[in-house]
Amino acid sequence: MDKEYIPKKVEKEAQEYWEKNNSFITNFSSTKNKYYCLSMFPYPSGKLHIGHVRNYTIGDLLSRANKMIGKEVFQPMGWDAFGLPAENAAIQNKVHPAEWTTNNIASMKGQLNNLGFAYDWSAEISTADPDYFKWEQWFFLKLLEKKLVYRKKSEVNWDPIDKTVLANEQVIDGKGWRSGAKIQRKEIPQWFLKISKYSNELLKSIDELPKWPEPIKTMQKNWIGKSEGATIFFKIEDSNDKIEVYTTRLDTIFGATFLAVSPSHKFITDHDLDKADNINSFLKKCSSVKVSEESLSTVEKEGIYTGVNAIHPITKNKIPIWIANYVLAEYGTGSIMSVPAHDLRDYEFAKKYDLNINKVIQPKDSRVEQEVFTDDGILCNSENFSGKDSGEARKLILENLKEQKLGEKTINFRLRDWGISRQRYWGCPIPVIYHKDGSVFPVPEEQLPVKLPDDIDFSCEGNPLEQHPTWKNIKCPYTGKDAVRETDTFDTFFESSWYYLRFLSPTDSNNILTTDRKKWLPVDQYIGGIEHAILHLLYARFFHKLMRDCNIVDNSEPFYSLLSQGMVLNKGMKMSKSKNNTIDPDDIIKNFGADTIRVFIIFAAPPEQNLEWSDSAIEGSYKFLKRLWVLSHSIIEKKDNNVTKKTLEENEPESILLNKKIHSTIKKVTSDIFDRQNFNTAIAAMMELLNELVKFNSKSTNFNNVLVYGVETLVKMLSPIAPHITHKIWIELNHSKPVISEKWPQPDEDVLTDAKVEIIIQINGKLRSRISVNNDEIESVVTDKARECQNISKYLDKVTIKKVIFVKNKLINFVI
RNA sequence: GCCCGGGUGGCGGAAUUGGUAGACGCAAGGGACUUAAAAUCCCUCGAGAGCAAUCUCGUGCCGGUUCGACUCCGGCCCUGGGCACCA
Repeated sequence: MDKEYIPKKVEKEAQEYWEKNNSFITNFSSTKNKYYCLSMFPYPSGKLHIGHVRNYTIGDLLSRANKMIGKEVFQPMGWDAFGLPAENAAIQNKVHPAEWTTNNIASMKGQLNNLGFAYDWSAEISTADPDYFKWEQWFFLKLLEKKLVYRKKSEVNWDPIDKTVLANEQVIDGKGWRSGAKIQRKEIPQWFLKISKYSNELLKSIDELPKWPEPIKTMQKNWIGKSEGATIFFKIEDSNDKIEVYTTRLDTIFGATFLAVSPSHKFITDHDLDKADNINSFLKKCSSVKVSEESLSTVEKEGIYTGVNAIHPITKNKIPIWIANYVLAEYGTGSIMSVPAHDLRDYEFAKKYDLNINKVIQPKDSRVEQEVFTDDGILCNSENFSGKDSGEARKLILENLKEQKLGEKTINFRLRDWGISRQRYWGCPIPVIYHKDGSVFPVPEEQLPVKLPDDIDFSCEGNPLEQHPTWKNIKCPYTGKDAVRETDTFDTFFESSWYYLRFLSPTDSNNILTTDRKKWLPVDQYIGGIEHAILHLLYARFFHKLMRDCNIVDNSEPFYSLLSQGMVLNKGMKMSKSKNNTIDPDDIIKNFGADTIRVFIIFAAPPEQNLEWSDSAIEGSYKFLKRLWVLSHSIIEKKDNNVTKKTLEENEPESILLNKKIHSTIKKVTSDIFDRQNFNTAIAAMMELLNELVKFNSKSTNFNNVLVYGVETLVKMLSPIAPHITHKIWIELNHSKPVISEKWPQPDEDVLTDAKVEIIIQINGKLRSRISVNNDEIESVVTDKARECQNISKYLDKVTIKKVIFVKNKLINFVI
C-alpha cells in the first residue's frame, strides 16, 4: 500500500475492478428484497453540472448502502435525449442533433464513471433511440384508441421573421431569441392528453404517498386545484338564452351587481355583439395584449358594457352584462357573477366603471369595517337568508336554486389538459397520418417506430420536418390514397413520464414492459431536483395510472419514496453560465478525486436543503480521507511487522471506551442513512470516530482487535459515500472479497448500555452541575447525591424546594 | 396577493419526543516540526465579567404556555421557492 493517498490511482483501480467483475449488474429473479433506486436522468447537455453530482451521489450512496443490508439493488442510468438545445446547436454549429447528442452522451457517461457511480449500464436507455420511442408511439396509439387524446386548436408563439413556432423559453421579453421579432400568437391544431379526466384520482392518491415530502405534495395539490362550488344560470332579458356562471361563494349572490364574461365567450358571437365597432375594437385589444409575456395579473382591468342585461335568479332584478379582460375563458364557465363588495377584483372593476356595490356579508367578529370583505361571515341584505352564516347559506341557496332549476353543485379543477404537440424536429414523431380531407388515422402498429429522417435542413423556415421534401408524403396504409404524416413531435416530458418503467426491460422488442418485471415496480426510491416537483412528477404519476388502466402495470403510483434534493448555490445564487459562477466537477476530481467531491457534497448540507458551494471547505473532506488513509496505512504496517496483537479480553479501559464509540457510531450512522436520510450528520459521526481511532493508534505502538475492528467498521460504513478509497483499504486489510460485498455493521446494544450514566442537575431549569449515577437509578438516590454537590448545595441552602422534576437517566430539576 | 420552506458563532451546519445550545467541518489566531515554505500535529475560538471556581446574556423581533422553549402557541420582520385575475 502506498504511503501517500493518490486519489487518481486508487479510483482508477477500484473502477476497473468493478467493471471487470460486473459488480453492479442486477439479478432480477428475486423481487422480495428489491430496491429500485432511481435518480432523475439527465438531459445530455455535454457536461455534468454540480447539481447532477449531488443528485447522483445521493442515489449512489442509498443504492450501495441498501445493497449492504441485503437488498437486491437496481440502479440504472439513461438519457433524456430529445430536446431543444440539440436543435439550437444544429442551427448554430451546423452539427446534426443526433451526432451532437451522441457525443454528449459519451462524454457525460465518462464523467459519471469517473465519479464511481454503481450503475447497471446493461439497462442504459436513450429516449432518442427508436427502440425506446417505438413504445412511446405504441402507447400513444393505445391512448388514441381509448379516446384519451384529442386534437384541438391552441395558441403557439409565432416568430414572423423566422416563420417558426417558438418554445416559451425561446421567447425573451416578448421577442424571438434569434430574430428579435415581436412574437405573435397563432392558433394551430395540436394534440392534447386528457389529464383532466384523472384530476380527482391524481389529487386523492397524493394521500397514499407517505414517503413523499409534504411541501411537494402540497404543491401538487395546489396545481390540481380542486374547488367546490355551484353553477348558476342567469336568464338574459328579452331572450330565451341564459349565461352560466361558476362560483364558490353562493352566499354572496345577493351582492352580484353585474355579470362579466371573458372576451372569447360564446355569448358575444351568439348575440352578434362583436358586430358593434366599440366592442369589436375592445376584443381586438384583448387578444393583442396576450402577446406579451407579462402575467395576466399585472394587466390593468378593462371591460365594456354589452348593452344586454341578465335577470338575477333570486331577486329577479336586472343586472348588466359586461365583457371583462380579467375573466378567464378556460376556467369554470368563462363567465362570472361579480360581487364587488366581497371580491377584490370585482371591486376594482366596479370602482373603475362606477358599478353598484352591495354589501351582503358582515364579519362575525367586531373587526374594523373593510371596504372589501372577502372572508366568510354573516349574511345581510339577502332576503330571508339574512342572518345565516356563510357556510349554511351556501347550502340553503343551492337548494333553493336547484328547486327552480337555476343552479347545481359543481366541482372544478384548475388542472388543464396537457398539450403534447411541439413543432420541432428533435423529438419523437407523433404516429398519425392525415388524408387530404383532414381525417386522422393512426399509423398501424406493425409500422412502428416512425423514425425521423436523417437528412434534415435547419436553414429553412418553420418546422424542419414539415419542410422536408419527401418524409411526410406517404400512401395511406389502409386505403393506398395519398396521405401526409403528422410533422409535430411530442413534448419531451412525454418521454420522461415513463422511462422508469422501460429501464426494467430496455431491450424487450415485444413488450413495453416484460411481464415478470412488473413486480419490480414501483420505484422504491426516486431522487431528483425540487424544480421537477410539479410537472414531471405529476405527468409520471398520470402516466402510471394510464399504464395501469392499459394493464401494463399492477399498481397506481410510480414512486414509493421521493427525496427531492435542494439546489447547489454559489455565492447565494443558482449556478448558471450567464452569471459566470459555475463549478466544473472535472476540476474538483482532478485536484482532489471523486471521493472528496462525493464526501463534500454530502457533508455540506442536509439533502433537502440548498447547498452553498465553498472552495475552501472542500479541503476539509480531502483531509478527512487523507487521515483515514494514513491511519489504515499505519495499521497495515504494524500488522505486517507482527507487532504484538493484544485482544479485547485484556479489557483496558481505553479499548472499552473505543469499542463503545464504534458501536454508538454504527447506531448513529445507520439511523442517519436508513431512517432519517440526514447524510451530513452520518459523515460528522464518522469523522468523530476517525478522530478517536487516530488518537488511540497514536498513543501506543501496540494495536489490538478493537482498533482493527474500528477501522474496518468505519471503512464499511463510509464505502457507500467514498467507494474508491474504501475499496482499496479493504483489500489492503487483507480481505479476499471486496467491501461492496460486505454486510452492513450491526451495533451491539450490550456494549452501549452503561452501568453508569451522567445526569444533569438543574435549578429552576438552568444547568448547574452534573453527576454520574447508576443506570436506571431511582429518584431518591439521585436527589440525595445531587444535594451533595458543592455547586448545588449552595443554591439549596436557605430556600424551600417547591418541586423536584426527575427524568430517569437524564436530569433532575429543583424548582426553588 | 396566496401557498410552502428557511432565519442558530466570522462561515457551512448540529441539537432525532419540550430537557447539557453551537456536534462535525471551514476560516482565523497561537505554538511544535523545518534552513525556509508546504504538508502534518497540538492549543484557543458566541459575547461580557473574573486569577479561578463560577456567573450574566445569547438561536430574526415582540408576547404567551411550561419547572424548563432553537423546539409548542399568538402576532410581526427578513429571506428563498412555487403559484399568480382559477371567481
